[in-house]
Amino acid sequence: MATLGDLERSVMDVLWDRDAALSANDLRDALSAQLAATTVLTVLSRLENKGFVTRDRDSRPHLYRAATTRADHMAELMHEVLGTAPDREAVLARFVGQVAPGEAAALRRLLDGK
Amino acid sequence: MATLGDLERSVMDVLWDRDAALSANDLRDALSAQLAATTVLTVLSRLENKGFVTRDRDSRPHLYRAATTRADHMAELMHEVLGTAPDREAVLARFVGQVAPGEAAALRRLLDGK
DNA sequence: AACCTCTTCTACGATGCGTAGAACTCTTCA
DNA sequence: TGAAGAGTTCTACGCATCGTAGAAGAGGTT
Repeated sequence: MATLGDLERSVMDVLWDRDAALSANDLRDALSAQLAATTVLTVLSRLENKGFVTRDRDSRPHLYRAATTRADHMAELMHEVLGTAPDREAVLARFVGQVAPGEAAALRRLLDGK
Repeated sequence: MATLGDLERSVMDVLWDRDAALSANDLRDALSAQLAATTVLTVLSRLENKGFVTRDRDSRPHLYRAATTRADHMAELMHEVLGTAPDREAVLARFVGQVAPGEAAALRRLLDGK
């Protein structure tokens, strides 16, 4: 999967947090950094090319929305890491070994509900 | 954590697979690509700076070894992804939802042994 | 028709990485 | 003990990515 730069990630964070279709200007206002409007648009175009956002071109201004939820994206990232390992179970073992107790319980619950 | 480029990853894969201290020349021979010896050394220096390999400067030639196991590294990467999520449990839920049945069983086993 | 807003095109500088030559160091053998 | 060879460090170039944004184009509103 493509990676995200700092600004790209900030934009995605806004889209994920709002979970709504936003215009480039909405996004610029939501970002703490002072950015030119075109900067936001460039980043949004790149994010669209990377498949992270979808754009409604019929609306004026165009409306942008996250293509996936943050949780989906991050879970996918985790699977991507896991997928590159030749010894997946060893990785899972380390992973489980490092989770906090509360999260281990959550994992058990999630596995049971599966 | 720092990221790895393609060649950097190839070098780490050799070090992880062999799990031994190798010289730059050993590594060059192990890599399928035809590389100048200095290329390998440059990459090894960068990997050392990033903390991925340790170097024994007393040996001649210097001997390089992976600083962590691949499983540790990848588990750490997964935790890093998880750590950036504000809704960790949601990410875990998606993650679990996408694991293959066999791996789900492995996860259960690992959690029980914890 | 003119203006304003929004979008697209283009570009520049910084950084990271693959790549490797040039120069330096250290050991070894004549 | 000095020359040769192997190994290492220093430096650098080209390319891709990303933050950044100006210039130019498109389309609606008055």
